[in-house]
Amino acid sequence: MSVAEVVVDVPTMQTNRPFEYEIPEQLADVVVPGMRVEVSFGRGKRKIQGFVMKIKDTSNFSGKLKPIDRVIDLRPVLTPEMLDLSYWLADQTYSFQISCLQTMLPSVMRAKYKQFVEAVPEFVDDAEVKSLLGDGESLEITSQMTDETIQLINRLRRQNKIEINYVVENQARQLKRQAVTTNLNPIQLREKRNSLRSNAKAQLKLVNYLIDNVDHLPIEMSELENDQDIGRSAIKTAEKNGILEIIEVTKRRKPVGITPEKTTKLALTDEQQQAVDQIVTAIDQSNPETFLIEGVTGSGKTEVYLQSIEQALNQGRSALMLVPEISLTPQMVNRVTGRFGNKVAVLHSGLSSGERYDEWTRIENGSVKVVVGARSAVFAPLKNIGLIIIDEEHEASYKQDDNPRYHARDVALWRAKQHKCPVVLGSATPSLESRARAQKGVYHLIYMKKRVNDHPLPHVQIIDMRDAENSAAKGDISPLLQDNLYRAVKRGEQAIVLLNRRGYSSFMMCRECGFTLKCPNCDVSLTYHKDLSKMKCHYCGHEEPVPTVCPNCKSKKIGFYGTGTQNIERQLNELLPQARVLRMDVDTTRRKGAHAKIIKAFGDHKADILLGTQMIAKGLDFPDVTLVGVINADTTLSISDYRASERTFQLLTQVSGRAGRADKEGHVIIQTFNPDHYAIKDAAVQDYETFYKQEMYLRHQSNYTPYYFTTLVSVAHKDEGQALKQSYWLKRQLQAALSDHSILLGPSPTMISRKQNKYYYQIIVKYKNEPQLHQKLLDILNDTQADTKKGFTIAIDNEPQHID
DNA sequence: AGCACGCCGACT
DNA sequence: GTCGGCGTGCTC
Repeated sequence: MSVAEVVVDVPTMQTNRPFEYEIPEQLADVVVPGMRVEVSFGRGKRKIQGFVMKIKDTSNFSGKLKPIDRVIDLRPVLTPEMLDLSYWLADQTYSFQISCLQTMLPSVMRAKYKQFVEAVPEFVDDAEVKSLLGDGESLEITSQMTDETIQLINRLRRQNKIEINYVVENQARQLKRQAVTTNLNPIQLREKRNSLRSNAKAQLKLVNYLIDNVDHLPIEMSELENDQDIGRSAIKTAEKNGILEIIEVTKRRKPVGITPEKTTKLALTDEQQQAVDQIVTAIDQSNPETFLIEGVTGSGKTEVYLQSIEQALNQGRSALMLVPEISLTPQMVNRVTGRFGNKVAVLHSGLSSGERYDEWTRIENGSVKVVVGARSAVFAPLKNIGLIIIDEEHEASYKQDDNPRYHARDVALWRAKQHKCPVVLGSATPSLESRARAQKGVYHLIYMKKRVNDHPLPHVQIIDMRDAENSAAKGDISPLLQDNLYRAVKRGEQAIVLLNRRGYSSFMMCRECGFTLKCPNCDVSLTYHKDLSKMKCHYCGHEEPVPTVCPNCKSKKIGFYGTGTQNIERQLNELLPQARVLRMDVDTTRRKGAHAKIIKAFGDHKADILLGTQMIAKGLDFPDVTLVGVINADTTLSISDYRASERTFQLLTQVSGRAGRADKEGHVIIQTFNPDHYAIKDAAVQDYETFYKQEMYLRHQSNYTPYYFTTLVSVAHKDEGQALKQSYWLKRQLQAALSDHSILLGPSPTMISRKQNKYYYQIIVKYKNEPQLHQKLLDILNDTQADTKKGFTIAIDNEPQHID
């Protein structure tokens, strides 16, 4: 007898382990680890999806095993490597194994469950059953059903008059299209053409087209119909006459916005060559070493990546390159696809779930050797990886902020060990963690200090916004920035204006009584959305109309406060009416492809000023940009996160790198209320090392990363008292398990203490060496699993990226 | 999660 | 009595 260990799709603590199922005779040779299967689970007839983890000959289960009902895949969708990885990932992130397995796959491979009500044969004519089902044989249970209907279903079921059937749906489908092809060779086609009747014009056109495109068969029907204006009936006739055949083809859903032009290798500088040499040596020696490239903006890191990838490919191996989502611009993608052509798969958020599935299939079946993508691309099913690259290594988006809370860097390092390949981390502003590891020799540090072609660094000016002349100006744009913008536009050059994301929201405040309009569910201000003319909550989506009088004191002096991109856009339009301003923010880039469109328009010089938030700071390269203005450099400094300085430094260094890339000298103007802050001063001169030393000193003083590990434990409950009580219990539990070298902070309410009507409290654990902490946290999760039904949510975030 | 079982109070 | 509500424990 064959037995399969199956992890079932029930994300709870109690079911977070394999269940054994019997492999029926007829599936004996079919079921393999890594496959998805359908099994019944529980007392009822419930059917769910599960992943086969192991196959064995005997069972340790005392009861009777249920059989596997059906296989969902014909071939395994997860390799043994991925199955292994799921154990490690679940353990590291304190998540359910099923959640880990599912995040490794495209979302369409997640099962959809449906329930149908059907009458038990003896009760088909029962009045109530009839009233429920109407004329139909079965009725789908949906979430929109009224409470009365649900109650009726429950009662009828108790009376055994109806039963509920479960259906597991696999959403993953390849796109099928009808296409025509022919068995005839061109000579035979010409013969056919000659024997056509003279009035058969459509046939003639069709046969001619086939002759001309004989190398491009099969041709999709839709192409013939839409582009060539050859009707369906003509095609059918041709089929009848044995000229062609109609077949079904699987089509690759076309990813948008990719127009690769062939690009070639660039000549390397000495620094670049040395970097490539070191990486290539590691590839050749199958050495799972980690490199950290600390390279100033414009030092040509991408070229180093590309030439290293090429070497991996030459060795017959594949390569994985991770970039932050916002850097996945057409510019960057074209550079890679231009070099490696159709061997590349690009996974970005603009893909529809179907397109994503198609790309996944291409990787899985080995037709792709290079994968470029954001965080989740780290799970790309590549075989024989020769190199993994993580560009902009410091980016917080590499950490997923809901379960499983994994860091792509950690997953990459794990996979590199399996594949015996090097990992390259690259950044102009490495995270302190990585830079410190390089210091200790855990990573191999490579400096790239020179800009390609010796482009000079931009001239950076810091503007003190506390100065009278600046605060006297009515708006948010200082006279100096205004003047420079004016001159740049006049010279026919371009400028980028950056607005720091935090604090950009336009919220409503009454100037009479100080009242601010807040979300009734969450503790945050509502922000104004011009497009909808409504006030909206960024956390729960609650919206309400814009008030005209203050709800508190009835004064009419309620108005907008704060600086939004729309607001700055208005100010720019007033100050520089002749300049064309393009705005890029969450509102203007919501539509698919809108992001790329704006970048292209700016690149084509269809606008003079590009105004936006964080998203314009990264990886864009516009040769005509000579001026970068930062409206509010310090709003990230004021937030209560120990990474605030690091984030500010990174952002300012990145934007400053945008100016003066071509032969024109760049100019950067940074407006700030903290002109003496080291993060701002060091960023102005692009001096990472000085910043690193200063920041390390402060982290040391305050016992933070990288001197300490941090783990964040949070509790949420509808009732604030309950949440607080539970968090104190948690703290006592932790205290008992920790040595006195560790530091416990909290419980404290999160910055936004109420989200979606739940109160949040958090405890921060800072530690250097606590071998039992990991197990303790797992135990806590186990002990509190019963409480989740009482409305408690406990989340554990190992090495959190933000503490809010 | 979804289901059964068991216990409890409140009604045709 | 028995219907329906809710807490508890189990699912190969």
